[in-house]
Amino acid sequence: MDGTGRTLTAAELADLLRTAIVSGELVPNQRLVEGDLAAEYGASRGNIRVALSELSVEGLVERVQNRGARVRSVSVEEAVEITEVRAALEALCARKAAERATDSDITELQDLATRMKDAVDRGDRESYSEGNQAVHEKIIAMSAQKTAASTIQRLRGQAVRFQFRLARQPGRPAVSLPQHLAIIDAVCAHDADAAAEAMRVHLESVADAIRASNK
Amino acid sequence: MDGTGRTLTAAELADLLRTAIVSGELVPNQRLVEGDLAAEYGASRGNIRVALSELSVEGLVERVQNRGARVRSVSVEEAVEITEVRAALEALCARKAAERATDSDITELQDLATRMKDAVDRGDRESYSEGNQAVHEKIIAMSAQKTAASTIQRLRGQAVRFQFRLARQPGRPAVSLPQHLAIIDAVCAHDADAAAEAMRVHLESVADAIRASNK
DNA sequence: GTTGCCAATTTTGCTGACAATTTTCCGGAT
DNA sequence: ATCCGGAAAATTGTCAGCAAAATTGGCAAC
Repeated sequence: MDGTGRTLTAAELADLLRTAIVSGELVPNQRLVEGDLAAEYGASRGNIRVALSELSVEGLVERVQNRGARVRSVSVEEAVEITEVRAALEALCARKAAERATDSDITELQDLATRMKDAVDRGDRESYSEGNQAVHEKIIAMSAQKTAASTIQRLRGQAVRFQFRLARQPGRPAVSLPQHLAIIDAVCAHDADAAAEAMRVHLESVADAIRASNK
Repeated sequence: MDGTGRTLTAAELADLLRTAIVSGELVPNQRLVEGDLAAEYGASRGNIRVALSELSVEGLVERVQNRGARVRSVSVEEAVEITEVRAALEALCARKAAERATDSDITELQDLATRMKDAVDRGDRESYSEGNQAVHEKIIAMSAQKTAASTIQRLRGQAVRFQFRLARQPGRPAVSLPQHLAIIDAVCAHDADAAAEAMRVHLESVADAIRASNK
């Protein structure tokens, strides 16, 4: 099944399942029967079990005593909460990024800014979405905050479905592009307070959009 | 061993081990040999294994392939990062708490304020420390943000050792009491911005103290 | 005294089988 | 037709044992 010939370890299974859930291959509320997964991935049930335990701690899977596991279904209210937490954390990262930005960081961010502008002009939603994500990742990387970075990543995994839905909304780029440009400007100007506030405003607007679109 | 006669489940073992680590019973870098733990708790090695996996995702335990698990040792730099993340998250909670505070919440917080003032006057460090923690918990509860709450709790578990060390520093209450009173005032006045900022300032000062005390 | 190597021991990673629990399904009574 | 009880099936929870990897200790060579 996996082409390597050898059986999969618990860690590898956790990665595979995480990817399957985040990518939407496994849909919310879908039951995750240990025996079935073991057969599908050609792994032992024991390893499937520990993988599910780990994903449950990560918040991607919900387990009930003696009743098995299922893909956790995140409600709109929870998605809003998650985005608000992300707003607080990424604002922190933006602040640190503004403080620590090197010249090469700045040129890279500005390059991203022009590429995003072009993508919106061309109506290339795919490119814009990639740039969008790249900006967030770059700023998180610049902040060099490992704790914040891993927490944000975990939360993003939980709410990815809503992010995705939002990105496909017409007119959304027109709202978020100037926000992203403001973030980039503040970070490049080493203005920590403005960077944090711009990031917070941006993600709060995402939270509002989630509230509105699924109410 | 546990008095119930029955063997312990994986979930119970995770709780026991978590408590043992957070309470300091198991010290940082201490090796966690699966067989030994199984014997000590009267559990099977398989369940110990699952518990260690979960605690590893929580960040309390460090696992290396084929080399076992040990209690994660949090460096000063990490403790500072963790506290900065807490600052961002608890500031969010303080903001929400200020928006949602009911009359009974307010009287409860003001009661805590007077008790903390009394404790400092009497030099009763124990009472002050309890009140301190109660304020943070109350505000988190008032915010009704489940995502933020669980994230904060997980982070606190990782950095509890440093919090503890700090609380025992002479003169620390004199610094933190006015900060706590400012937080309580802002929340009770329904001033969301001020509450968030007061909380952020408070925990940033904790971060500074950690930086200074262990540099 | 130090270094390098090899066997013995320890410890982890994994699997299959067994026990306990929950769910499903079916026959009968109302 | 509906509801109830109980056996059968499905599924989860647990355990003990085996294989693989790492660590340890001893022994010889330099």
